[in-house]
Amino acid sequence: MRGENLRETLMGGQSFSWRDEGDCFSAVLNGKVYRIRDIEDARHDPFLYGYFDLGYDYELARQEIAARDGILRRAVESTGMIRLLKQDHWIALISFILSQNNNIKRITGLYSRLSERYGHEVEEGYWSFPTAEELSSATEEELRSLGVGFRAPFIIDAVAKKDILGEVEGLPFDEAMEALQSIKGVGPKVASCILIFSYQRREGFPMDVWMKKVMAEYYPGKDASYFHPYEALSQQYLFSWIRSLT
DNA sequence: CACCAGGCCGTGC
DNA sequence: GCACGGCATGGT
Repeated sequence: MRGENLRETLMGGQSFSWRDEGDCFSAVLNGKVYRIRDIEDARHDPFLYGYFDLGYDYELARQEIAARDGILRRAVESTGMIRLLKQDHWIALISFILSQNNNIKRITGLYSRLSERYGHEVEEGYWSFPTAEELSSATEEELRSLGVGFRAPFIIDAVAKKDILGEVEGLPFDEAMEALQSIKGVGPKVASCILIFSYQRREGFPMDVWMKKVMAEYYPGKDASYFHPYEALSQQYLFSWIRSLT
């Protein structure tokens, strides 16, 4: 079994906030720049402790997922230990709106451009992601000029409906999914990513183009409930694994 | 030139 | 309810 895979957790499609600096990963979060080389760097910082969900036993979850079947065992052993991040709701909402019909590299680029255009510089060369208030000054034309394309009106609608994010907190999973999907550009896949990667709803099971291939080939006739109670984490391992094959 | 990327919307049936 | 085309952009 391989150990902690910080790269996969930070750069594998959960978050688009992190940069690979070579000797560390960096991100502007919580109004400041964080730089970490190792998961142990996060353990003594209260914000990062929550962000990396360090109170949850990911090693146990990993072992139980691996024990479910041979495919999951292969997936788990191929990628090392992955965590589910607890990100800011607003950042997750816009990030996964940007993600639709897009690839991770380009999503990261759009995230950076939005930050430089509408966020603020907290350290030379490091911009915060814009708040809903900061993004409210954006026009559809401006957003398109940054390259977001057809997602521009979705971002505008998200700004207008940002209060939904607070209401989602107390809702059961299905109702939370529905509430999020009342925002334009948010469908089942985007909504489940937001719930997993910022609300710690581990029953989410995002079905993107990669996971549809995995399910059709290795789990025909099955659905998310097969992976209970590790739907989200199993999905993350399978997603990482299938992408690493091609 | 085609086809794809952590999909969703609008339309038609 | 489900199937299908369209959609901005950049990479292969």
